[in-house]
Amino acid sequence: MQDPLRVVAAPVRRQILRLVWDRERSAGEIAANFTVSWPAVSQHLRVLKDAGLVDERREGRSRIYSARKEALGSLREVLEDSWDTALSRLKTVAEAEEREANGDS
Amino acid sequence: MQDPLRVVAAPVRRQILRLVWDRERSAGEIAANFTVSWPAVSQHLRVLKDAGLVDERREGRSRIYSARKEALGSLREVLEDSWDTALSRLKTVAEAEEREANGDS
DNA sequence: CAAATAGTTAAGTCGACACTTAAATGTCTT
DNA sequence: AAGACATTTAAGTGTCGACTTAACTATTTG
Repeated sequence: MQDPLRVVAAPVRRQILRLVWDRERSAGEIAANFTVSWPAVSQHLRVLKDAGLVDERREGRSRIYSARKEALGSLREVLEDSWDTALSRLKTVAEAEEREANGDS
Repeated sequence: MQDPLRVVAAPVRRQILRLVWDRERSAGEIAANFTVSWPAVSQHLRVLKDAGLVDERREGRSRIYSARKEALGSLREVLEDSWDTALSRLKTVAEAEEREANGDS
């Protein structure tokens, strides 16, 4: 499991990323959000870490995870690079800027 | 198989989408690009069609496929909506622009 | 050091999915 | 209508990944 797109394809892992997006959380805190067992969550965390999508930090007997936002950002690029030509990518960025400039939600 | 992110996670399917991105192509024309068998490609095409990522059109005895770019565009949103808040999305875009302005590779 | 806490690693099971070959479907040509 | 052509559907197999329970490691506390 290396391909970031495949890593992120698993719903449980997407949910984990959502959980650690805003603030870092311990493994236990993360696992508490799932019905699957702790080891299952631990395994997903490892996959995410190996893919460089989360950071792990040890604090006492806890391990604290946080999202590597840059990596997730580059994932967006992977998607776009797959299909989007340079031209249409530019177009997309321009549209995004326009929307934001207009204060569109 | 319904989740668009999972559909797109398969490398063969990503390659198919690349092939039909610029111009529509027949199933045979698509299959010619792969070492896997025709039926395998046909099955991938069905998954892509069911997920709404490609359009199918029949012309004589051929079936012609094309990318549904809007659907792929919304896929990008799926990614962003999963994690990015409106605020951090702005931030990420700003950083990307900055990098580009600096000519960083 | 012993016990408790936090989490991971190990070992094994099960189902999904990508693939294969073979048979079927639909369309065009003669 | 018969045959060729383009592609799909059917049926079956092997592999991989997500899950489970059990055992292990590391850190803190009494």
